[in-house]
Amino acid sequence: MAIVGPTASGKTAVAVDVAKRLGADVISVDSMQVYRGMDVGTAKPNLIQRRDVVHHMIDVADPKDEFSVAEFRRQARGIMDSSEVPLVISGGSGLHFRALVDPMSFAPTDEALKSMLEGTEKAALVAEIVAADAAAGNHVDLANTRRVVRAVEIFRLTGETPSQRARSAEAEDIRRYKSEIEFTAVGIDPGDQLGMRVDQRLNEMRHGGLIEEVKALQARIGRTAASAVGYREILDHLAGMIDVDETFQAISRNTKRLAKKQRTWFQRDPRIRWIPWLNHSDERVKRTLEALK
RNA sequence: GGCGACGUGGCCGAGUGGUUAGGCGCGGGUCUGCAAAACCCGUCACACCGGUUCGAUUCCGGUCGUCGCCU
Repeated sequence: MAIVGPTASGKTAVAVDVAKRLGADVISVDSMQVYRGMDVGTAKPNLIQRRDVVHHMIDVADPKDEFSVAEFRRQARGIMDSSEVPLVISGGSGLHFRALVDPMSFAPTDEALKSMLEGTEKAALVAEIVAADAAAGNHVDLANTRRVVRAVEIFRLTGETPSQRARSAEAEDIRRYKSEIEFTAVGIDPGDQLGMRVDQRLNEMRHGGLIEEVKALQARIGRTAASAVGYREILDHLAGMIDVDETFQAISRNTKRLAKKQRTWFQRDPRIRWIPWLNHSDERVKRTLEALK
């Protein structure tokens, strides 16, 4: 079963309670909680929660490394396939969630090729992919450099064009949200409580050592980890670019925006049953369990 | 009180006598290896009142307001 939802929706606490009642472990689907040392800012489950319930896919990578979705899928599926106990999937990263439950087999990658392509003019890349596949634009956002780079990378590595890939049975299953594994899922929707909860939690983070945490990470934080909300703003602050108040205003704004994007991602997934955010944790857990049946 | 400058959409900020700068924010969306990323779409303003003009956000006069200098 799975519990998803935007950041600050309270899903972490619910997942822990649900897992406890079920004798399950939690497997996190969160793109940033995988990094060690990023605790306060990513709102990881606390020590008590992690003592009570085993959490997987948290603290599995060093912040200076790039932990890709493909790697995430490999590891998470490995855990899922070998687990002796039931697992509660919990998190807010839409792509990571789908990478775990859906038939997403990622095409290969090549660091050298990729960085070479990143240094190539976009127009040339677009020309290359369109020459190989006139309908490429139907499947790849030609305005999005990253997507174009990736499409060309896959094409050079495998010879497969975007159209060919889109025609695969697997791609069709993904479009239809046909899961690879069985599960029920609930989404927790904080509704108009979101802004308030974000600011409340951010205030706790601020007094809980967020700045110190980023400071400690500063020298050994990689590209992906450094782009996490809360971290990038404080890194700017530490670089002397903005003052503290502006920093936290920016974090508040960006967190709310992140929550909205997360909601957009999960919203169209027909497998998710939404329940409203509830004030009382007991009630929340009860409702969640009911919805998961 | 006098002189001068200015008054543009939630904010910042260009500009023009007649085809709606742009950025931020905000709203919506896309999503198969950086995904808390990247990208796409939307958001049509010119302080107020008169005047000139075929036509004024743009020119003229006045009103109000802001800022600066002077007294």
